[in-house]
Amino acid sequence: MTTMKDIAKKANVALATVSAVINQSAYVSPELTKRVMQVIEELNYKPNAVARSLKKKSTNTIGVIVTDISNPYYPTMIKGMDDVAIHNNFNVILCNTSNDDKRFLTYLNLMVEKQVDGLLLANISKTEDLKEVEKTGLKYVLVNRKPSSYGKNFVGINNLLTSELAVNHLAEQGYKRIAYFGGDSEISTARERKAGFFNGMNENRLEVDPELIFDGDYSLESGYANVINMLNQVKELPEAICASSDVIGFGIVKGLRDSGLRVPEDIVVMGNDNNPFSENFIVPLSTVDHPTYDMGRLSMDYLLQMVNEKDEVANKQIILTPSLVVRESCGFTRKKLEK
Amino acid sequence: MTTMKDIAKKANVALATVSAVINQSAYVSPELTKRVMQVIEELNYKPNAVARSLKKKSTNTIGVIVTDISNPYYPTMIKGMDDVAIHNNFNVILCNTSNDDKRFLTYLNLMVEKQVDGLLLANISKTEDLKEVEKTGLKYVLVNRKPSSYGKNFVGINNLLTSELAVNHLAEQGYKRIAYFGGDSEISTARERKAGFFNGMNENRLEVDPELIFDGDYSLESGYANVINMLNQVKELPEAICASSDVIGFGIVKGLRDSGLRVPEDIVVMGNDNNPFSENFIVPLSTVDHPTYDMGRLSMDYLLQMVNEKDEVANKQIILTPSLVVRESCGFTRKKLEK
DNA sequence: GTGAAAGCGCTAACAC
DNA sequence: GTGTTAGCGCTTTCAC
Repeated sequence: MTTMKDIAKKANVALATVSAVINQSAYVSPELTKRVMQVIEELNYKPNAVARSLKKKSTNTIGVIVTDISNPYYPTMIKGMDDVAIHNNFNVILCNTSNDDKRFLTYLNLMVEKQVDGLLLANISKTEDLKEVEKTGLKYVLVNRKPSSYGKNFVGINNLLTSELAVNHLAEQGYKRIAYFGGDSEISTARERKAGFFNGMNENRLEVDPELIFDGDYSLESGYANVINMLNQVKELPEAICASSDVIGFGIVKGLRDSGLRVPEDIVVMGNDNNPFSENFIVPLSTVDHPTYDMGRLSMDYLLQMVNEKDEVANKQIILTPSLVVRESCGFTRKKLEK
Repeated sequence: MTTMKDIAKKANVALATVSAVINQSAYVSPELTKRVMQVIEELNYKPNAVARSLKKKSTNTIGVIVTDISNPYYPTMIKGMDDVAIHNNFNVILCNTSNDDKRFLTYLNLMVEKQVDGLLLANISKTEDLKEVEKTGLKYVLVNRKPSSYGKNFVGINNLLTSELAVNHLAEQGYKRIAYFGGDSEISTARERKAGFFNGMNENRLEVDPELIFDGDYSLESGYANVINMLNQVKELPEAICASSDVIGFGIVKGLRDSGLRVPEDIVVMGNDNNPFSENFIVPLSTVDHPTYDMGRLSMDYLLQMVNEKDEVANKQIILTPSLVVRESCGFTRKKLEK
């Protein structure tokens, strides 16, 4: 392995000179600079970042923790993170917890041992998990999810608004009896979206029938199962269903169709999050778009700022704005045509 | 920051004893072990992996390079990699080239400087790129793609067979006039799948009409555009279309429908790769499944083996087997019902 | 402007 | 079995 020492010897300069050339940390005469650069080139020398990290006490790497990378919500987010990381000469260590608490702790530990400069966490909903993060003493930013009444270092989306947008759109079209199919209430985004649904109904002076509120999780199966539940339990079916995620929406549409109900002709459905696939779903899903790439990009921006500034960066929360996406499942096009 | 020295002092033992306890690299009396462990616990000490790496000349991290993490082919693959990595106490540094050659080189350089123990590369199709990898001197395994006539360290799928399975299935149902919509011929998988199509046609004694062979890239737009091309140029339309990827298949189906043709009633289409969405596509796509999770898992297994064994692990190629997935777009269910 | 030397936190060889 | 010490490759004072 070629080291700085080899370069110094071959270029006939002192070690410190080589370091100065590489880091441009001090003036070195043009001639010497050139000589050193040439030898570096010649020996194909690459500085050893491990040694440098040990000395500088910073690794230029960020740990990113998500629950499930195969959930299409995350890849674009991670892309955003990696894009700004590489642009700042940082690397991303990826940690996929698979929703396993023990594995989460293992990763946290590893991140500490590997001396990452910061953590981007997209999996924190419980105060208990946050405590574990705090224990590490590492700088961090929470992304997308957060424990209730958490007030700092956060980049996410206005989840309240996502549901309100959906309800507003439905209300505008004259739908009154609207059902809500929620996600896992352990997860902050699910709680907020549900609250947003109630807000939206209120704003539009629409009555919420408790019979039409279902809890579940962010899965296709959950949407499907709750449709069956609804069909079995509810006397008067809703005109519309708000899903708390597109994947739940997929399950709803499938469940409805398998039960002989048409979407949007018989029941209308709205998703939430604009899954990249929704556009091409059996019936193109109307939904609310989440700027996940920006979430990734901005959270990494924020974290790197915290890492670079010596003095504390003021705590802040960056809340992005969702936007309505109208396709076919909400019956908008049909209504239009009827007019 | 707490260091081993602090532990040694507080536990009133020698530095080497602490090291021995942590690494279980030498016998330490039970009492001392306990005393040391207690102090470690007390001070919440975590070993500094950077210092250890510098000394041991190994970092327990693997660099993973893919072209585009938001392409659904990769997340499950990466999940497989990460699952076996963490199980072996390794971490994954994720590099997303976004198909940018310059960025690829930047990442390669960074991986060398960060002293990763090995590379998992899912983006290498050109000999030229492979050369850059070889230059680093790092151990590596290619995944999914490889340059032509490359004969070592590879984990992928039998792409020839993917197309053959598709053609066989079509032939069995009596389709004779079959079109092929290929991907970017710069990419090995696209070349192999195309070759597999010709093989399959041959085996089934079916004639290939050169007019029905289209090149493109692995995108929805490519499939869509080529359908329009076909409709404009070809006098006698095909009975069936083989796509070289599901996403191309999506574009084909959309193009056909937008042109007033029904799938599978008028033209039948087969995808290739079993995109997680295909099951829920406008018309559920018949396709060929690729074991991407296993590809990730086995490639990491292989690489770690290479990293751990001091003596060379014999070069080998692990070629996984695809399997047919019959849904609606290939008209199988319809044919069945007619009988 | 350039060179010598200390030390980041750890491992491992060696002496006790 | 336990303790001392050199050194991994680098950065950074501090003399010259």
